[in-house]
Amino acid sequence: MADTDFELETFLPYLLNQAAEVSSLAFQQIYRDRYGMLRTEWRVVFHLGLYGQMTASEIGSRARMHKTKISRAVHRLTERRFVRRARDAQDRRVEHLTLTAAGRAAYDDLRGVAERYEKSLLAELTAEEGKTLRHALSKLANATPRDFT
Amino acid sequence: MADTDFELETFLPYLLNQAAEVSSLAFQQIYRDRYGMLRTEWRVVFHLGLYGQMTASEIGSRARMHKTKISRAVHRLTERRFVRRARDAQDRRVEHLTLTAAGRAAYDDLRGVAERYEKSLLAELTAEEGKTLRHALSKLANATPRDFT
DNA sequence: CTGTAATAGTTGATTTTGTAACTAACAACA
DNA sequence: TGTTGTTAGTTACAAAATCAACTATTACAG
Repeated sequence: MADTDFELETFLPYLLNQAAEVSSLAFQQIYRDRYGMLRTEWRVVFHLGLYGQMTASEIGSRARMHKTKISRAVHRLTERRFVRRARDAQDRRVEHLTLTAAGRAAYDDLRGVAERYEKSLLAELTAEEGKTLRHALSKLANATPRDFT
Repeated sequence: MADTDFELETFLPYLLNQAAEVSSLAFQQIYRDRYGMLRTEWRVVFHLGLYGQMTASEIGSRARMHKTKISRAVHRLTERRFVRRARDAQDRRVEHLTLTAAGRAAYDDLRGVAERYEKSLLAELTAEEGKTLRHALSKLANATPRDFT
């Protein structure tokens, strides 16, 4: 019954999802256990940690996250005092988000974890593979979806 | 404020998730629109199409999907007459799952789409990159998570 | 046999996500 | 001005995923 020349295990979207899931798991465990964060929340924190003050929409367009996800993440993060919001004086629709001291501490911690974790992932691959992998992934992630039907 | 030597865009788990998400989207659209399937359901159909008769647990361990997900997917798939279930005669706990004619027709159709879609994804990359990408992804997907703390 | 553990699969409660509709503030142009 | 359109962000409701508890059946040890 097995078909020829097509294997689920090598089907790229499937494989990508499997690899993404596996490689997120161990790290997810850590920001969940240590700071009770969800993936969306962690992403917001990382954006603020890396790029400093940002608005929700800026994070959204950079991370390709829907604004409702961000809205909820920011809500929970301010509740837990990881993030501070400040209305813009000129344009009172926009809010500037920054990390609190606690937020920065969490970010610093998690960023260290992330670096070590990434090293351990890359240890599964040769240097060449790691480099090509990154390059190919970023091509795929930024590709304009074209018609294939 | 920008930190050195660490960029979110190159952080492997992040990049993997971005690429996986982007590369699932266009395909997802199709099995949704044509057959009203969810990702879990599509995966069950593909397993049955590729490997023939399987039980829910077999699918679960192969696809690394939780049994409740599969249970619900199978429920909906039988409801819609894509999948047929048959109790095992020896061990009446297990159910053998197979595609119905409609299920097979959907599978055949979607498999063709999947092949064309994959080609269009790989067209973004060089042949060498595609090969290395697959290899690296499958290493990562099957890696035993080791301690990195 | 009988009691205990293990396995296949289901169900229910809770959490999280997704979609759409909404409010508030600003912009721009008649 | 005022009317229309746009942008930032929130909220409400529906869809889906997760986790734990459950039933039914088989295995197996005493």
